[in-house]
Amino acid sequence: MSSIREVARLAGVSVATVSRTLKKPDVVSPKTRERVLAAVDKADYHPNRTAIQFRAQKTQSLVVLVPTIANTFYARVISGIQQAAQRFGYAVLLCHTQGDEQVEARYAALVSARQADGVIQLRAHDPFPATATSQRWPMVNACEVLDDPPCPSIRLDNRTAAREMTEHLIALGHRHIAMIKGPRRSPLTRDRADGYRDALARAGITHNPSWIQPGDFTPQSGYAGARALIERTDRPTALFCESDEMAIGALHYLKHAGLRVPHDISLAGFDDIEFARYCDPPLTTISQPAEAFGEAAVEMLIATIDGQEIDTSHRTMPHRLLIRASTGPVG
Amino acid sequence: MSSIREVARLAGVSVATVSRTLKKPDVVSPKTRERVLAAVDKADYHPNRTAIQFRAQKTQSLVVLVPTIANTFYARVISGIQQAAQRFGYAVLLCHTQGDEQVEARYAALVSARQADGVIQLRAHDPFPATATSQRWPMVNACEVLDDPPCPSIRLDNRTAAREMTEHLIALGHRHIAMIKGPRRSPLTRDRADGYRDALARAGITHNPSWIQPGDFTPQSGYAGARALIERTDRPTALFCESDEMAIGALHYLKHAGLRVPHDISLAGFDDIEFARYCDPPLTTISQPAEAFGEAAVEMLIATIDGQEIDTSHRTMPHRLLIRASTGPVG
DNA sequence: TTGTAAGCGTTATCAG
DNA sequence: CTGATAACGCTTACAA
Repeated sequence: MSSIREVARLAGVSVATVSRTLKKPDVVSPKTRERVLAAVDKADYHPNRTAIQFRAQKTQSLVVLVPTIANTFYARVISGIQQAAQRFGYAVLLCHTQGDEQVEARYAALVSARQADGVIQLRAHDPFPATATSQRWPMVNACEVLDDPPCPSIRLDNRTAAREMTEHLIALGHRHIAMIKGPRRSPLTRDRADGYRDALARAGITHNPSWIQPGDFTPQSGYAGARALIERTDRPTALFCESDEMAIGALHYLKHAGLRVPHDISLAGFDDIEFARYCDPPLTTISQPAEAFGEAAVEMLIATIDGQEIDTSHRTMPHRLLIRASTGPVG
Repeated sequence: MSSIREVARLAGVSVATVSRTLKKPDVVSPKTRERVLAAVDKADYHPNRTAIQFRAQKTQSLVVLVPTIANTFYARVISGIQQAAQRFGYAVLLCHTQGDEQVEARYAALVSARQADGVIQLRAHDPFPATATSQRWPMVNACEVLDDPPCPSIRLDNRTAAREMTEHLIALGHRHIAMIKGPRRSPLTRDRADGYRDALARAGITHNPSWIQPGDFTPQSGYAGARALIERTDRPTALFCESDEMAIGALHYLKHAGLRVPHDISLAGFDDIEFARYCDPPLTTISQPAEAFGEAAVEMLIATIDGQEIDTSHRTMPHRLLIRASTGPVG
């Protein structure tokens, strides 16, 4: 708990000298340096970071707004954020918002209150109030991205990815392809649904809107969506879920209903979470570079904070169609 | 970016009055209050939290040391921490340490540097240097707990839980029960192995040490452990994994090897992660109140920070044996 | 009810 | 090379 004063007193120098010894050791004489360092040790001195931040008007910390940490995809993104932040000497304030706009606003306010230097928002919503007076704070939007974000963004080409997956199913002979979507208002979900429709249109397949089930990315909603689709008389031969978690829930229902995957019905997911390959059968899915999302977000945010120019202020990360055993030829 | 001074200037009052208006509005006259509030609005004033923290010598934030966020069990614990912290008005600094002691020490130092008021350590290791001079900082140890922690702790009765699971298998007629353990040096892993041996001993079953496989809680290690056990000539009839993630990996191998669960071999996990019930067959496991772990940790830490007395400085959370379909009578 | 001013710990500036 | 001092933004005695 000793402050720089205590060290100065012990070393018989001024506080300025102590500060200098610690920041630019080469500017003080070796003799002084030695005495100061000894005093630092003796006093068990740890510079007060709050004071340093206050003085520097800079906190070296970032706020991360994450809708659910319990989703393993976000867990990977956060892991990437952590790693990169660490590399740049930034701390990460993790804020679990459950997608609640009030909560997001409250946490984003940590930046306006200068407890953090910037925000990474992982959802398609601007957490700052839209008043004309308020200035823009450093922010990056990643993963679920606004259509026209007021800041740099990092996204996937969701439309193309979903189209590729649907084309994969069509190539297997499927004509009756259902989809379990994410939340209605999400641009990401809309893009994936668009890609699905693109593929159908290109193949000349009439799109049946009642084969799109809403979901919320949880296994439970996948289970419920699959049930709703299977209980119909015009049952699809393939099911494309907008997340692996939903696909896992759907798979559970399909087995429950006595259907064999992929023999009776093909199943596809999105994200390539770790458990996707441990499913029975292993899940065909779209892999996303989750950790890279986090790293890119940190890099772009810090560049913004430092006021540097960013050449590509909107980045698109690569995806990959991963064909495993849950999709097969139409039976 | 305007400070309290700017507001004071706009309102034509002193900075003290502005401060008072915001902290204890009832102590200023209605007229002044009105003027100040208008000025706050006009200036788009946000109190500088760094300055407040500096002045108060209190940051209202907590450091959380988590070995891997990618494990869904920890994700739930963190979620509980978040919720509780929010309730108490604390921010959470999430630190992903990968179990690296250097990294842990560096993050724990945020407390000695007074950037945070306390630490929650989710691993069995003291992140503070053991020098005699250094004082103790507020800390709580949860989940994976030291045998003799220098701070309040929250744990599971791992030994009893593992004994109960093993007894469940014995009650099903199993005599050849193997185990896939966690990392060698972890007290938690040792306790679970002890509980397993306790049950065997009580049932008069000779314990075969070569039926204990080491693992590291990942699905990969579960897969490898299961393979090592199944490739033996004296194959076990039941397999108890110290985590669901390992059980999921093991299940994958068992199916790969053509074994039916539980007909040919019973399989049990630990933790009850969300995917446990979506396995095929759904996993028999031990459920832990993960979110409650996090909440309790925050409560105890804040009590420590506030210097309150804590009646039970070591808490044991309840577990529950969850019998699902992956365990069955010996075939 | 309001204003003045000290002080939290650190660093940068300016003299010496 | 070193020391004195102001300043960062805020709160709180204390005085008026």
